[in-house]
Amino acid sequence: MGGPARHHGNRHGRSEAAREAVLEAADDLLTERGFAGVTVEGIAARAGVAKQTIYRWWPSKVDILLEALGSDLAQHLTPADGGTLAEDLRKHLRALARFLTRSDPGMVLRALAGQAQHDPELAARLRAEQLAPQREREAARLRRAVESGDLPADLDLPSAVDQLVGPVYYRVLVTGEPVPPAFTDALVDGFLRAHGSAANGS
Amino acid sequence: MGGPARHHGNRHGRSEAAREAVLEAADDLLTERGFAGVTVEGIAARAGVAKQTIYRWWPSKVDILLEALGSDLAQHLTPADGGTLAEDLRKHLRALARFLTRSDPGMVLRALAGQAQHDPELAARLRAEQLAPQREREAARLRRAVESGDLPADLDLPSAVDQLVGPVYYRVLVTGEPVPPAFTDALVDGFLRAHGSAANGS
Amino acid sequence: MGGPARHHGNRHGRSEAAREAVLEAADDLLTERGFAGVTVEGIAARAGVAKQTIYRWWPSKVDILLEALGSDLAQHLTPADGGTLAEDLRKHLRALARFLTRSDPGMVLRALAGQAQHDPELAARLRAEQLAPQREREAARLRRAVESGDLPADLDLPSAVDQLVGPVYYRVLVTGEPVPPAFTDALVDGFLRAHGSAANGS
Amino acid sequence: MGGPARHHGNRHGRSEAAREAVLEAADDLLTERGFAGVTVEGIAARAGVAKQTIYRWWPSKVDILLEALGSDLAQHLTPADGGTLAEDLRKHLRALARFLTRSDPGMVLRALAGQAQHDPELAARLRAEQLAPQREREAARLRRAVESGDLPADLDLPSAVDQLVGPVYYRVLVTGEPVPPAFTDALVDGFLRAHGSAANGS
DNA sequence: TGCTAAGCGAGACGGTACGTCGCGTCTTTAC
DNA sequence: GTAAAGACGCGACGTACCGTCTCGCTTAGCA
Repeated sequence: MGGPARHHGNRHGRSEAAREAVLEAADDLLTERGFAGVTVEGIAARAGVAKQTIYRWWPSKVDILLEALGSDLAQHLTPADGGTLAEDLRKHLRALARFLTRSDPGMVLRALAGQAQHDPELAARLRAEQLAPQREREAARLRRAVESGDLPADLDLPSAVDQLVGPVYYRVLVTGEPVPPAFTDALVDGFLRAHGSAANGS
Repeated sequence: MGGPARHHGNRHGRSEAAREAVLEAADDLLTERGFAGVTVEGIAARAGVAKQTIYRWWPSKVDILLEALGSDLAQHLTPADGGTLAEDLRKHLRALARFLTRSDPGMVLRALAGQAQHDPELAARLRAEQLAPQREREAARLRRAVESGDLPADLDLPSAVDQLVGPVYYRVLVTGEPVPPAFTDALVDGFLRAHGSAANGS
Repeated sequence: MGGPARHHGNRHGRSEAAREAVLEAADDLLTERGFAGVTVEGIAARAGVAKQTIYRWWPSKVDILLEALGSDLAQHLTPADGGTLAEDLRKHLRALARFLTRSDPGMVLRALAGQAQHDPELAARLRAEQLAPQREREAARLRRAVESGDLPADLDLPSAVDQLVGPVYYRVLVTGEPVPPAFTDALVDGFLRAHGSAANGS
Repeated sequence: MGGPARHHGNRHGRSEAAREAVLEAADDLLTERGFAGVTVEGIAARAGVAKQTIYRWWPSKVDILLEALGSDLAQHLTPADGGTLAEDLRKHLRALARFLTRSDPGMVLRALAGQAQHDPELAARLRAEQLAPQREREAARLRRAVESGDLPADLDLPSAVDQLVGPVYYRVLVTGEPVPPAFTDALVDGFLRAHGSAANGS
């Protein structure tokens, strides 16, 4: 009563309740049992949903995780634009490190990035839907710095983004070492020393 | 035919022929069908080996791939020490990019790095056996530069390595973009500009 | 076009068009793909009818087939009463054999008889609606023969019917052998020799 | 311990324990829940056997039931040859009626005969493996009667068998009526009156 | 010069999850 | 108030691999 009303599937299309239960179940299973513990049968059982309902809407379990990721990156990882360039970049890399190493959606992203090494199609979707927009958000902050003269006009934005975030992803995905603020701050400092104006606050 | 001759079991220990056939079959399956196509049954069938023989010597299929990787990293990715720091670093990053994106062992490494996101135990082994030694090889070249005065004495070597190779791994594992020499060269230039001596040849 | 006109639901009661389409679709599917090919979904799709419409009017797919059978038995298998007893019985058993082995409704009856072995409720309905009336039609002809003195007064009619038609059903349902006129004629001859008057035409 | 020794599958071939457990489980499920309750999953669960083990050795569940039937017909339904023809036939038809209506293997046979109406391949196998040999056993008794002069030399044996057993199967499979000794005895009497010698003892 | 014991190819076993099919129920919109 | 449409929870299907096991063969080293 009131609202879109609960239903069990009809000609309007899919059940929103089922959709949300699936996404949440997938997320829960990933955090509780890891990627290998995410099975379509397990999701169906935990979500109280029929397997066929899952297959009707998602081609595979990674598509579920992709959808579960949703707009988490945009929400958590849009660089601030309120302070000096150095301040904003330090804040962003700290947030990125925290997101990747500690948050639930960060765990989803890591699992998908891992699976993408085995699955080129997933890799393409992951990049198109999540990573490219995220890189554009990061590039945008640098672009403004270029416009304001804080960074040189001939800066190659994509490469600049890679120099900043690359080492963070590398530590998280490859070496597994912690990514403390000191590390990310030093990254920003080095970046600004290499390209930046002298005036790098701090 | 010369050599230890093929045999079907004896009391002298394991069959070297079987071991090699397994490693090669695993490698072949990975390049031909991708990680999902690497199954113990498939390896056994292609190698002409019994499943039990595989389980006798390797706990899982990723252990096979780890062993197949062998010393490929040390062979292909030991930084040169024959030129200027800039020259050696540029050469190394180019080699790293080529190894990761084009070589067969690079494909194995990427698959293992992907699987490591789902399997902490594999992650630990991969780091201990392959990645840590590799990072040490890279740190060694920088250490010599510190000793020769080309880099500042207070340089944090692990962080420095991350700044150099991190963006390369990031492109390969995450964004999937190509890693041309221009990119790696610019990486070296930025690194030297941030930390380096004035003498960064070229 | 003339007639009650096709409609998609109204308040005038059920759609005769839908009913007929369902019966015909079920019959077609049975003859084309066999009993396993008769599914509610398949009937609905072929009849251009919603599944719910089927479930509204028939409890299960066997009820559809039962209704499809309709009065086919009465039409095809009412024993004649125009000749001598021997003539009428021979004609009837020949017609029975032909109906069971060659006709479409005969195929439906065989499928239902088969399914009835797994489904006591169907068995009961099949007997009540189709088989008992059919046996009564056959008994009726014998009863007249008793009344006319062609058969002994103490004849047990049900058993007599079984002796005549039992071997025919047995061949059709169990042994699968052909049921030629010679077989049914011999059946009648034996029956009349066992119970009958001497005067058995031929 | 002595005997063929328990094993879990090896190069000798299949596990006899698994085979027997499957046959028994199928039989139990049929008697307890009916044919629809006989599922491969259910058999596997009850037998403590993997589904794949079932599919490895039996193409379908009806093959399991066919094998479960085994030599039950030969054991229970071989006509006696110790008395007069009339005595032996009466005894046999009574046994047949009891077997079909009351015994477990009789239930299996009825289920298979029912399913055979939907499955021509099963029908062929059922006839070849069970029904034809059974008919031959019955024909054999009649053949001896012919040889001893109790039945006419020109008797068509298959037809004679059909006249005797056909009505019994018909009652069991089609009308569902009981098949009391009075019915089968009358059947024998009629048969002997139609074809037989005067000497129909009892 | 056999005996013996380890490694081997072979493959059946109990399991888990896969992706598909059909069931019978439901909810909605159109007529 | 019936009809078409179709999503839903459910159960079973038949398949692919998993990791374990038992077996008989092969082959060296020891008695």
